[in-house]
Amino acid sequence: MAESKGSTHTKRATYELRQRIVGGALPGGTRLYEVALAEELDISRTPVREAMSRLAEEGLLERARGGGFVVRSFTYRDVIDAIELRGVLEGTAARIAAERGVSADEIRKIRGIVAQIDTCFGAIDSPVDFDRYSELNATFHNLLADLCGSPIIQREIARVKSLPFASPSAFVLGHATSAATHRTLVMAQTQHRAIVDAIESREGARAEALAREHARIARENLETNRNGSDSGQPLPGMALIVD
Amino acid sequence: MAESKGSTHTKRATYELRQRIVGGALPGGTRLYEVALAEELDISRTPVREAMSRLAEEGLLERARGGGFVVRSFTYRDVIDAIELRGVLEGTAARIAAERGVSADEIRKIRGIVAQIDTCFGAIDSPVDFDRYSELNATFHNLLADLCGSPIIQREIARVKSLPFASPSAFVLGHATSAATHRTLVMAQTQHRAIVDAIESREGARAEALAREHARIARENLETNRNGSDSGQPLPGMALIVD
DNA sequence: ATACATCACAATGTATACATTGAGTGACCG
DNA sequence: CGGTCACTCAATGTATACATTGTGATGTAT
Repeated sequence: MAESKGSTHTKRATYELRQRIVGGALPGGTRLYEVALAEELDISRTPVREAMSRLAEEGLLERARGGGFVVRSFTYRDVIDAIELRGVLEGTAARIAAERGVSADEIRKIRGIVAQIDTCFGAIDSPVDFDRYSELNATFHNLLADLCGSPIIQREIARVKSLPFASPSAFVLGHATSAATHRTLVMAQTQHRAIVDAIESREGARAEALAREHARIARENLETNRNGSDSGQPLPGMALIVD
Repeated sequence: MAESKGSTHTKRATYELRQRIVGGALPGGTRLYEVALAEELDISRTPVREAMSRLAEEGLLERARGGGFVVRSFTYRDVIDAIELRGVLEGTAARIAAERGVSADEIRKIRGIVAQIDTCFGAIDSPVDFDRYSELNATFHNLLADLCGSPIIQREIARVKSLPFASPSAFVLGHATSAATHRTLVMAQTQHRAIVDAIESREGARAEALAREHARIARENLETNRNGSDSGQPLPGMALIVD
């Protein structure tokens, strides 16, 4: 079932397993058995092993002692820490970008994205284009990571963002009441602009503090979503949390 | 040749490949071919693939487009950034430890390590026990990461430290003149004590700043080692740098 | 009842044959 | 001369048989 996408068996298996893990079909702590999965996906053990290997690199699986893989499980505290970590790393990227300086072209480019985000709000009381916001927001965060010009830093940021619940756009989906969400998005956009300003004027400490604080929006949204059940959709990747 | 250690073929191959990479026998950018390596190590392709997969997780290899693996290469700038990153992450661990608080037992334990490091210096003008210092220093940094109590943060710190040149004890080896080294180690030890003090008195910002600055010792040592050739041994992992 | 030895099976580890792909090479044609 | 087609080969992708190992069940002796 669910032949999903991918040209090689390995890619298909990787995709399929990832879907099952973040979707909650394979809860945290579940041990994955090569033979069972191979039969279920109707392929041999070889591509299954390869897929599990890649997912371990991604951070979704852990190698078990004595061989084999286990679905990694996250506590609520882990999610908080992952968001904090993203803030720290994006803050570092912003600080380094400010300290080392970035080209006018790069500033222009990221300002262009910020301007595009503005258009997602539309007129007062008109509905927000969430999908477009989410996509542009992801682009902003990617460009922010690029600004520091350090592959090492970029790589670690990408790593943290690969955890679905720590992604910068995760919070956009689990929106609660329309009014509260609108306020949040406006605040986020203000921070976007301030971060770029700080980088452009070489204010490293300010850029770092702003980017760090910006990540806390995701944390607040997570806490709101967890307490009151006044939310619309569940946040992405919540199935990974065992707590 | 060189059967090295490990119970399974995969472990042996992983160990052997790692040695060749950090030792410079396989320079950055080198493409690894399964068949060639399998013949050379006198095993089949399967454990070779498995070993390469693990080394990719470790960050020593990159998956190439269209399959296969390439030895990851680092520029001098990358090394600087990796050290900076370690400082940022250890700083975060120290700050979180201070903010959330740690048990008296944990403080006692890490203070014990600091006290042991003192004994490596001996009397004035007596030689420093570098091996012991290096080992205890590594223990201190491990305990520091543990203090924050966050598996997510610990994991990322471990990840950065796995790059040989970014390890907290890397600088101890490439020591230059005895007098300069002695000064450096005394300063480092002062910082060790200050970091623990700050964590104990819940001074998060101070703990973070100290840990961040502490990592810069590695950077200074790297720059000294790079410029003047007055150094004794080469720094570990320098073979990875292509520049 | 507990401790320990033994066995059996299930899971991963390994080797290898075969399939597939993709990059390079050469011939052919416009 | 330039382009494109087909061919070739080498490399990875895949399947599968077999080896090995670690764990739990089963038994017995104390």
